[in-house]
Amino acid sequence: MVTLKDIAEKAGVSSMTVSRVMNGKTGTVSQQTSERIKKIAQEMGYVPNSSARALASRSSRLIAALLQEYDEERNPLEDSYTSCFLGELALQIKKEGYDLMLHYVKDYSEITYSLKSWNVAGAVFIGMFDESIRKLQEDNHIPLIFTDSYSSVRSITNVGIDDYRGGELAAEYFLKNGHRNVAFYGPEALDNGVVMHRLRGFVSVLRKAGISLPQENFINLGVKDLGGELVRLCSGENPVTGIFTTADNCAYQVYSEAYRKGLRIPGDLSVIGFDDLSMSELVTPPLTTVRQDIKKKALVTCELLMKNINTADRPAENIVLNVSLSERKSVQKL
Amino acid sequence: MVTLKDIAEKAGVSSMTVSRVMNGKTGTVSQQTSERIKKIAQEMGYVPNSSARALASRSSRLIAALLQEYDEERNPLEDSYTSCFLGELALQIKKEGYDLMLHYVKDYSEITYSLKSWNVAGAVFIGMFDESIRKLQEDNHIPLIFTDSYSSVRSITNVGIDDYRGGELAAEYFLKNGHRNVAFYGPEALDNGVVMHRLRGFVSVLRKAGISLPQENFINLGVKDLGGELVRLCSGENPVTGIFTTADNCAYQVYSEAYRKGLRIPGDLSVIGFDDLSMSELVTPPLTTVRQDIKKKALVTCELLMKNINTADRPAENIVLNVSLSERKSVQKL
DNA sequence: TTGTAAGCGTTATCAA
DNA sequence: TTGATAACGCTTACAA
Repeated sequence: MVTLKDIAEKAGVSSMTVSRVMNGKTGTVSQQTSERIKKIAQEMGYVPNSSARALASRSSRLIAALLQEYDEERNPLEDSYTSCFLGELALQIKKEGYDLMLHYVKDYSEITYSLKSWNVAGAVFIGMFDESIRKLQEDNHIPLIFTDSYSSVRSITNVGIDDYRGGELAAEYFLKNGHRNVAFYGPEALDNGVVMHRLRGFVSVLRKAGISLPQENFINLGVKDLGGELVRLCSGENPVTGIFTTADNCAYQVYSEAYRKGLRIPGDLSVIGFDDLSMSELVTPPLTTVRQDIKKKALVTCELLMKNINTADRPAENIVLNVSLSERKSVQKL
Repeated sequence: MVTLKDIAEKAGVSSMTVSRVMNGKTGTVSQQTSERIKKIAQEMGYVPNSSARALASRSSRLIAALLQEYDEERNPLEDSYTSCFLGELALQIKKEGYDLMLHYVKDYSEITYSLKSWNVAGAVFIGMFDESIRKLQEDNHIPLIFTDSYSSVRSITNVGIDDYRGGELAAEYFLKNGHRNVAFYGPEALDNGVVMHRLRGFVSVLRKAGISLPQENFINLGVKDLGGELVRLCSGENPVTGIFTTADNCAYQVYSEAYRKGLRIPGDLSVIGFDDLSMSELVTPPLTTVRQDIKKKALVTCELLMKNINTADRPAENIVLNVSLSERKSVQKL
């Protein structure tokens, strides 16, 4: 391993001088020696030791990305939204010259542990961490950026999207296409801010049009027999004609079950998703869905993170990105 | 920040004693003091400083996952195979008590840099790194696990699958179902061992059955008008009836373009994919595909990594996992 | 069973 | 513009 000292000896200077050069502290070292040292470092294949750096400077160029680990059987990155966001984030963070650590967390204690143990410069939370936010902020005095949080904690730096508006867009589009009896498919909304807001926006527009969403038109994510539920919805004297899902992933399930039951999309059932994952363009029929710009979200997240790392005491900031409707082929005009 | 010294002072012992307790060096510290120290550490919220550890011990409990970064516009984790594998790997690595660092790499120098700078204990390469393997091994004397490599370097630790057999399975299934004129869709095979082996296996079975794959039945991944190509294949006097794609992702594209062109799957064109991503069960019709067990692959990778970390000088080992055919609905019996 | 001392590679601080 | 020195928090090696 090549150290500053090795280079210093070869160059006939002190290791401090080398350190200064390696850190680009221009103006403090003469052009000449600077050039010379750079050349020697290059030749010797010098790689700075980040651990030593972190130890001495009490900070590291390291960002932690924290993902919720539900249970050990479930792979968090199998969710395309999550992996897409993480992938974009990693790209941005690399551009900023930081390294990225990936952490799955199950309970609160793991989070603080991992952040502290590596002296990370900042952290990005992907998924639901609402309950622990207050404590996290108290225990970790580094920039923490949350995403899609609807925590009641007010002083929180968050990047989210206009979920409510997304729900409205879906409902408006259904109405515009003549649908009057629609359904919703997603996880229990009560404990999930994202889902709840999407649902509320959806319902609010319907209500204004004099349409209510009866209990039996909610299908819960955990349902055993999704196909059966779809068939039930689409039959009877007042059949459902459209279903809004809280995520594209859910829409794909609907597609699959509808196919198995012989329900045509959009002929028998129209579908609107949420996210606009790349797969949504590819499914048959292409999915009409509420689009969020995941790439931009990652970019904004990273920008915010860097700002917070570089300037102390920035005020909490909650950024809400726009959504739009990607109109494709999964909704029928009635 | 709570340090060993802080605990030591409170407990009235030296920091070495605390260090021993924190590292579980049982037998070297009396039960009594051990218990007492543990309690104090707990109370004070002690978190070991990994940087200091890494520096002092010249090793870290850190694994690097390296992903190929093709260009800055392309998100490596948008590929479901990659994100799925990474996700499973992260799960396993966490179970082993290691932390995971995610690195995108464009060229060789970045790799060694990131490995050395953090003193990582081992690294997993996801994607094509064939050209740099030799140099990587020379420069980094830590366990390096490659995946899906067909490098000509013989002493390499690799976890892959039987790509050739996968190609055979696809061809056999086509033949069994009466298909005699088939096509292939994927990237240029020449520089990609994985694709090449899948293709070779495919072709070999066809050849044994007296069937050849003419040049015009190869569709290149980068083609501008995939839909047009499909239409071309499926028309004429001797139309293609089945297409084998080198990855499920490619099959999804075929689905999409076929749909746009009014080609029915499997009515007009049968499709066989490769990977068996979770989406393949959900598409319409469900995709018949060569299955690889990504979870197992990640598990084996992690096991191999740990073995290599814990015991020096293990011989190179190339593990080849089985593939199988997931028979679904995208191939028609002729 | 416990402690002392040195050192890991770097940066911060002060002095020259 | 440069250098000496003392940390940073921990582990290794050895001594008691």
